[in-house]
Amino acid sequence: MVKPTVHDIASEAGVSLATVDRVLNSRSGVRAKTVERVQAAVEKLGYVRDTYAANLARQKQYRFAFLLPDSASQFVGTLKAALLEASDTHLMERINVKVVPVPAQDPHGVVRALHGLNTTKLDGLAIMAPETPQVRDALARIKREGIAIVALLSDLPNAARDHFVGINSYAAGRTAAFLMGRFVHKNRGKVLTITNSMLARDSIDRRLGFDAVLLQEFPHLMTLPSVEFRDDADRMAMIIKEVCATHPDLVGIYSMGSGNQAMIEGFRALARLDDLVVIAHELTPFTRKALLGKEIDAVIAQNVGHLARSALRILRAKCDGVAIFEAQERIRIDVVTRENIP
Amino acid sequence: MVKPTVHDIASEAGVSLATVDRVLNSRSGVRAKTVERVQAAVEKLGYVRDTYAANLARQKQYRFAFLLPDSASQFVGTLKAALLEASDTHLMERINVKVVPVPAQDPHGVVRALHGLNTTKLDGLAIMAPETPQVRDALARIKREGIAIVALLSDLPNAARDHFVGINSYAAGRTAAFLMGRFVHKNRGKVLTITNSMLARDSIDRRLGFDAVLLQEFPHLMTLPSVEFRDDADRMAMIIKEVCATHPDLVGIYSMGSGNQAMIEGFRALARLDDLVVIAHELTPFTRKALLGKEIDAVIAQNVGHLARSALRILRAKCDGVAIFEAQERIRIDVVTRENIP
DNA sequence: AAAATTCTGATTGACGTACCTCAAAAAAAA
DNA sequence: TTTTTTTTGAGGTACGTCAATCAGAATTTT
Repeated sequence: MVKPTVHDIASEAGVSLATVDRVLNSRSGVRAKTVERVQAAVEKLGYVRDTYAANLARQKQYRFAFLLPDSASQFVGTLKAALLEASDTHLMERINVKVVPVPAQDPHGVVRALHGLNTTKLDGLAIMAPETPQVRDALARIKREGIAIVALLSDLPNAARDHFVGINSYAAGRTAAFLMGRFVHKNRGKVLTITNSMLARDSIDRRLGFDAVLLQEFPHLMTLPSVEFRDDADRMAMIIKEVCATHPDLVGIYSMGSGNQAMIEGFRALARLDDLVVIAHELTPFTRKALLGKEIDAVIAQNVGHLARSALRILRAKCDGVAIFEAQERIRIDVVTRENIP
Repeated sequence: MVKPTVHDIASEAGVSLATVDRVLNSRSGVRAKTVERVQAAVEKLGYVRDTYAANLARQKQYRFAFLLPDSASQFVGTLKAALLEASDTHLMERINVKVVPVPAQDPHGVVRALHGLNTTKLDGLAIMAPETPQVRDALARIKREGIAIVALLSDLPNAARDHFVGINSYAAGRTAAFLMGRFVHKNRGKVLTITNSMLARDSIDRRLGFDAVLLQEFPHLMTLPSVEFRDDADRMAMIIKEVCATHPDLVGIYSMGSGNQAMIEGFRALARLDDLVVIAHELTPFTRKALLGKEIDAVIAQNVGHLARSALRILRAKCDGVAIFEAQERIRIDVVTRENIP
């Protein structure tokens, strides 16, 4: 019951090692009939190529680029750290990761960065950016040059990505709404949703999921129109002041994206945090502290370490043309309260 | 900037390859001074051994045994499935896993199973069992024979385990209490905690954590004495009937171990589920269905796939004498609601 | 200084795969 | 049939490491 090797395939198929090698690496110069014989032997013996031995022989280095927004957001920082930590580990041998920062909130910057990639020196690309037609085109070109592509965090459903690594934003929004509904004890009231920009696909999906559950399960809670923060703390403070004034019956806040710090500071200034249920996204040093300080009640998170490792594993699998172990790559929607902070 | 190999170490240290090998694999026959020279070279060049090449050369097979309770519990079943799936994957190459079932709730059975292990044909052991002096002794013996040991799910803090794989039970109990407190909307009431047996270390810890938070943060909720289920559905039904009769102000149930099915069925029979907050442990086909059916409000879970892979990785690392990538092995306390079921 | 002991070097052969060459065999075309 | 072309076989080297041997060098002991 020991693992079959190329030698076993060769004798099973009644051909030489060289022929097996030619078939396995789809090199030319083998008759169709012989190819079939070899493939039958592979099938029969259940041969799987030892990728590590193969990489050893091939001296392969995986060269991956990660396009991440160059924002001050703590989340991107923790993601970057997780990425470097993962690629340092022995688990990730032969993997070279280059982080390419792109200006946040600038679709042109993303396209420029994509065009700036030297595709001859690249095997895989992970990208975290909103989908625009230009991005789509640039990715299609890169894909054509044989580079594996995964979308990180925010999916690019219409682009030529091979895989999406991140949580289902709609379900994340639904989870936030469920917690909001269960955490608010008042009989009725208004809920404010805050995001950085409603252009991002994940913000839209979160909002949709949030509204769906609130409407259906907790009709006593009413959502106000989404407020866009746009990386501007002053704007946030102003909006918060305004909302608190117009809606004294505000009972909850759902912060869908970054900007948690500005949001918390805004409400703290008005001393409104004690009677508000606050649900935010992503575990960062700031949200962690706010959870412990009881300023945030729950955080919807995704494990950045898992995210980074998953992206690397998937890119590697795509490069090798190997199947992905789906169960390991499904990123869970974490509910973090102050009692189960990792 | 290419990865240094043993050859580089050899020339850097001015010794031969054989000597480098002797040092790296801590074989004897090298002068202390030479060892130092080699280690300095390793340090200087930042050499890390290519474990895959090493395993290739060594033709090592890791033989691991998993001692799991032979209970009808769905949880153990899903764990077993996750284990087999993980050891099938290419990620877990050269790993042989044998599952050894032990009679549940029978400390002697565990000891017998431990003595029945052929330690000459074993490299690592994962064990899920309560800690008794006999178990402790048996593990100490196995440890002395050079076998790596990890405790699964329920820690064996005083035994000779190398590592514990599972969640912090105290924190899990605290998390359950937090959710209970936030989910119950009544002004006051009683909370019932149910477990299989208060002998198990994790049940005790969960209860402690649960009580601590409830007492401190939600003093309007009162916990009743823990009820022990003891794998007996009839007993459970009877107890439930009794509790409901004596405590009409029951508002919540915390099910700390297995037996969720008997518990739910007991309350369902009395039509009490609608106005009770139910928090249970472990995601199984049953709890998943009960979540979706709104009979359970939240499940405190740990990802069994992660658990299995983590145990395998840790055993392998211990066999290799290699450091563990802690961040990857920390099992998170998952809060599962009906909106974020994985 | 000689003998005994401890270290070290040089070398070899795995492990499973990739990739290359050269010659021989088989098939196809003339 | 002969020639040309296409397939195949046999063999080698390499990747980075382990494991082993044996001879010779360095060190310590007598």
